[in-house]
Amino acid sequence: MSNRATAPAEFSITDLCKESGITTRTARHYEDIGLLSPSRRGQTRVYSSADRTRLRLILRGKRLGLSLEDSRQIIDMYEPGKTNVDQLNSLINAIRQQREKLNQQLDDIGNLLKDLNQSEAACIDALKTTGDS
Amino acid sequence: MSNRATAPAEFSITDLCKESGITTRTARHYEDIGLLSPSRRGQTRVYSSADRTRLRLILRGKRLGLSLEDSRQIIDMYEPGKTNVDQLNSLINAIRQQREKLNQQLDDIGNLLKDLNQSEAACIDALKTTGDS
DNA sequence: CCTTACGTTGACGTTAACGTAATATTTGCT
DNA sequence: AGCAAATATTACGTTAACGTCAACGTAAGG
Repeated sequence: MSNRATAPAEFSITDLCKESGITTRTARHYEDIGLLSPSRRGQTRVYSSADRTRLRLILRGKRLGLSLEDSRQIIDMYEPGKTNVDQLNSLINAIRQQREKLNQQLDDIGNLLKDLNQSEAACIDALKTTGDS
Repeated sequence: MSNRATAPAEFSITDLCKESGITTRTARHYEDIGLLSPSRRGQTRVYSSADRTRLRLILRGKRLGLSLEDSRQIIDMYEPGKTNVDQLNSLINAIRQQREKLNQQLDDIGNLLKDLNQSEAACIDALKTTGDS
């Protein structure tokens, strides 16, 4: 037995989309704007596991309310490649800004969770009160 | 001394917008879609501190990537008022769904922060290496 | 009285992120 | 070979969330 249930190294567009919960239109759209660039076998798109990873990062970004452009920037941060000192510095800056935004989000989520807890408690209370009478 | 530096009970549209970092167009838009409903002095809008609070909730929602409709629903959760048992139950359900989404977001943020830390470290490293040579 | 600042209501424009056909190929069974 | 299913391209449509005028009212100050 070589490898059993290993994630395949290649994906058709429908497979990738099904497992990611997006439509093929969306995958093609991401390609149109340069967020994904699968290779081709003839005309047909062939997605690598790297493409799959990129897509996952994009979707994570969406869950956090980022625009596709924002996600692109963040993903680009992962492979600097640019040896330019200025670029590195501005990249560090961008990273720190993102971190601040995320901390703000953490704060917001904490507060919203508190609010939801209260609302839920109020509901349950109301249910009890309505229950008797 | 009565009350010093107490938040005013009323706001003009520009004041509210300045302190909230939105445009008047946005405030009016929120009114158009029924998210805000300030009282009027003649034609002129007069915002109460309750209106201000609602706006703050909306903006918090935006930071979390919620649509205005999502925010409306969440805000509506805060004042059930509806004594209907079914409504209360579906409300509790909605609350729990929201909580799940938020937990997913917490997870996402944690991962993204980790990624950013790594990227930053890599940048700083690259800067050092570039520094000598 | 004139200007300036702030307020109002339309109403059309714009951007992002896809949806939704329509039509043409290609590919995998049988 | 033949046919259904998958893929491709092209292109117009849609929704949310405002932006951007235009045109006008009103109140304060010089």
